Amino acid sequence: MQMLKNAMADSKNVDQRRATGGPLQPLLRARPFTPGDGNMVQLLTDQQQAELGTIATEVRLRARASIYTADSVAASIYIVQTGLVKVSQHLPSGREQVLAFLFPGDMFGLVENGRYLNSVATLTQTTIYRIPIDALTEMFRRDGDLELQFLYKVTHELGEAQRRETIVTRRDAVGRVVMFLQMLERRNGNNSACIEIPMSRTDVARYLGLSAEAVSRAITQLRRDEIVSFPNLHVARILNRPRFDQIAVAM
Amino acid sequence: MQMLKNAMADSKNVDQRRATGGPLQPLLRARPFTPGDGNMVQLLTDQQQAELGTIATEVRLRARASIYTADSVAASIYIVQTGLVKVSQHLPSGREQVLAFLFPGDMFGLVENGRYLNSVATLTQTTIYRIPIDALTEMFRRDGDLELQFLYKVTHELGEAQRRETIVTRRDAVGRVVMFLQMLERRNGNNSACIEIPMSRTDVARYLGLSAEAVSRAITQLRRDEIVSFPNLHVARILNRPRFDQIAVAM
DNA sequence: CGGGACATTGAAACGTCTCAAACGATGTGG
DNA sequence: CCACATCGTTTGAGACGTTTCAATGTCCCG
Repeated sequence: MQMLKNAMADSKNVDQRRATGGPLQPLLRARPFTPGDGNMVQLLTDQQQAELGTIATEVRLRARASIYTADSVAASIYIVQTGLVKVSQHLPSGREQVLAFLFPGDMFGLVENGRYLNSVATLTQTTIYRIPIDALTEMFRRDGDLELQFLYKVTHELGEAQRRETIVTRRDAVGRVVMFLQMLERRNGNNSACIEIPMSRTDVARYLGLSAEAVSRAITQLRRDEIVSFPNLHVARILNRPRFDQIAVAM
Repeated sequence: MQMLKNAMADSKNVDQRRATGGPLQPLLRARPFTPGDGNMVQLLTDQQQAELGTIATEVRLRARASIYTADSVAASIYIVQTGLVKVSQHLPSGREQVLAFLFPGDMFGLVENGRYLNSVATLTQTTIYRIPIDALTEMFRRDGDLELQFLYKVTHELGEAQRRETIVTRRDAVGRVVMFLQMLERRNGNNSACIEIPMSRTDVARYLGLSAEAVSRAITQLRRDEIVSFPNLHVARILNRPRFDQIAVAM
């Protein structure tokens, strides 16, 4: 109990908090190793969600609130219910490196030696489930199937991390931005050629390992070449799909 | 059985293969979430190693042999017993991106939708354990504790992937090489100031996201500044530890 | 001992980073 | 409700560092 308070020490940003009691509403998007039915994500069974509900706490946070910082004592892992959060690392120089943007159904709380490896903060108003690690570990002991779902999830995260590495390894800013847009498109709805960009340009830059100026110039170039239009700061529309895909693949 | 043959289709490089029957010799280096006793890695219990031994196959491979390639049908995961292997991704341009170097005790075989996400090949003569995924999954169902060890392992891999991302995000070649040497030092023995570099310069470059020339120039500079000496291609000796650490941290 | 792959070194070109300034959006207090 | 301060975005010009291309030197294996 004390550790829980410790973990949330740096967030006076909590608007509300209550035990769920009931089953977890949507999620934990996990993908089994075996093919299964195409790209469908396998959700937890109702029973498993009910199980998790008994130990999970629902937390509502406002935008730009810190959930935890690196090196703080870890007592819980988290699942995003609604909203958008970013996982980042603060380098000695003061630079911030964004490692991931997390959407509903995504999990976070990477721990090593009892401490969090990176910092997590909300970008929009967000609701998360907090699950104590010790209670979860205990639950794993009883329900190997639930544990397997988490293993799938972490494995998928590892694949995502590698995908980001591939993006960041590119040297040209335009290529990185295109691959980033492609990633957002896959993540969100793939309906129409409209892509929502819920985060700021600065955060995109910190994710792509570029300066904010480089991201801005890349976007300008995509607009000039009439490959992508940007109706406003948070929407992209692909005008020339062939050339768009061609840039993404050319690496 | 057929899938197994499939998974090894591209390696006519197998020198030998036999069912272990007995317990797995060393390993699977896993680290629990909770602190435990310092940095000690928690190994599998004798019983768990014996369990794995019943489904694992020992495979001996010569240097520069392909274990599997990306997109091939996945039936097994692997654990390195002895030797050194690299995990990589072949980009459309023909470039190779090295995602990880794996040492004894490390696990590989990242799968999505029933297919491997990347390619794995040996660098030196290597012995690996091959473990069929379906048999392993079945074993997880019976032994939640074993499954937990794997969850720890994958989680740790995720942390490693993030660490690499941090390295690659640096723009200066010298900084990347220094952080790479630091990583090798932590991995292998930390005795004396001697660091073994078991892989080629080319592979180091592909891991760091640099050209081979840039790596060479960075090493030359470290040598000129008398921060690190390189007695031969595969050994580094740190001469000026303060400046070495200073470069590593300065980001 | 020879051949081939790997590693080093040099010079020019390319692209991002940095610094600087103007513009636009946002949210708070008067 | 508006004004204003602040932050984020865009655009420009120069400097820096890696990439590329080319040639030489070195190591390792057959």
